[in-house]
Amino acid sequence: MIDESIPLINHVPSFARGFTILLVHDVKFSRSYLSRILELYSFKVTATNNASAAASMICRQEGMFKLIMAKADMPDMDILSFLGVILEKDIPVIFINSGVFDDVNRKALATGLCYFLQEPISPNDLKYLWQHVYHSRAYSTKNTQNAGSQSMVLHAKGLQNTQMKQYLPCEQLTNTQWQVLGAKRGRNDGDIWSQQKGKRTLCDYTMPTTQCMGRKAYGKRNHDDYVGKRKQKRYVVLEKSDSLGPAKINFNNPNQYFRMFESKNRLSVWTPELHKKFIEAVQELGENIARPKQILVRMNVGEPYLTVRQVASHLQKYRLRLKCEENSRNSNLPKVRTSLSSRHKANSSSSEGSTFETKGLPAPKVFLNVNHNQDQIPVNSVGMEFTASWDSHPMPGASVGLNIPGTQFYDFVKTFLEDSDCFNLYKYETDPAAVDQCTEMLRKVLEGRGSS
DNA sequence: ATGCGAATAT
DNA sequence: AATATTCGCA
Repeated sequence: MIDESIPLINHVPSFARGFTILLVHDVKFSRSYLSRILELYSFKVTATNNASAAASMICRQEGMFKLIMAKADMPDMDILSFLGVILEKDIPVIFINSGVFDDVNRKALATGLCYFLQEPISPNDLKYLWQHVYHSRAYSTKNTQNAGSQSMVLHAKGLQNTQMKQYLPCEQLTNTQWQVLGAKRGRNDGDIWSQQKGKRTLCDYTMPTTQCMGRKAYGKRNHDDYVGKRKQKRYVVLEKSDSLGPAKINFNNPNQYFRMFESKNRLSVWTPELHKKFIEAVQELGENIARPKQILVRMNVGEPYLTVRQVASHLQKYRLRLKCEENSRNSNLPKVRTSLSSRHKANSSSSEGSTFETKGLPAPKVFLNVNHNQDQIPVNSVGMEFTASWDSHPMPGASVGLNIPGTQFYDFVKTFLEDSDCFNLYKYETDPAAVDQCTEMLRKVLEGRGSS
């Protein structure tokens, strides 16, 4: 498929060659990598890492792009808003999904107006991409007042009103509104592709009878666990390394590309820095009375990056570790002595009443590498490991066989990486700043015209 | 990471 | 009293 003797371009009928494609992806490598493949198919690629910028380009430059490929999970705008904008222009869209296929994606797909492609993407996956330029929609027969018919389409497919209001004609959006659109996003549910892992296809998936909905009928309590609105998918920055996040990834090894997708749960949140802050916060507050919410506040890390829930979970493991250590020190006393279940007692008096004989309490199945192996696994004083997931081993499932040296796909990636020109050259890379400038100008113009 | 029940807060 | 949040456990 990547055989030089059969150039990729040969898969594209002559009339479809040279089509323009807008590529929106926040990971530099993917942007570069996909651009390269698309170019080999003869397409002209404009790439950007900024969904809002992309949206404004789409609005401004009618007919500029024949096709849009956009990462589904962009940090600065949610997929439904993005889709709404594109629908205005009747351009075929293919979303690139790199994580779990979640509910929001499902909704987007259910509109029947876009397709999905699962990363990692092989050159072969794009062989028939050109067919999408045939795409044309019922309401694209111009005369229909498209705002109306479009709403009907979306509505019929079950999009909610709260989302509907985001589907403004883009001309009406001010810059600030663009920002607002960034609000995201629902939950992750099962991966519909999990059963046939490794098969990445243009998805012809039909709406499932959502089991996920069945669950939450119970109490009406606005429980922390299912306030979808507030839950935000963590966005892991791969490209820049700041005080928190992981160091930047060097793509000097093709495996890196596959590793980006190997685990559903992306990179580990608990970097050493974060864990350190966590520990400090806990100790300031008092080992036994520290509560997740307060810890999070003390840590001084913005919500989007770390949720109370995550802190709570971390705290739980942390305490479990402590318990284990203590148990192993005085190995004949299996008595448990952590923060007791009743929080209000914690500061007032010691919990007398019943000193629980652990009714079966955790025979610590957690490995306790206090004395040995300490040099193999990074541990802190409490023994919590914070190995980042990309350091870990071969990938299970996800795209079996693709990451094997000797495979065409693998070789392609390898070649691609070795060719620094490929990787560093973005012939049509959009400068987000420039686009933002345009957007700003546009906004001023619109404001001037609209208000008076 | 989350579903769930219990303790707390408003 | 009723509902919303926060927590801890599994």
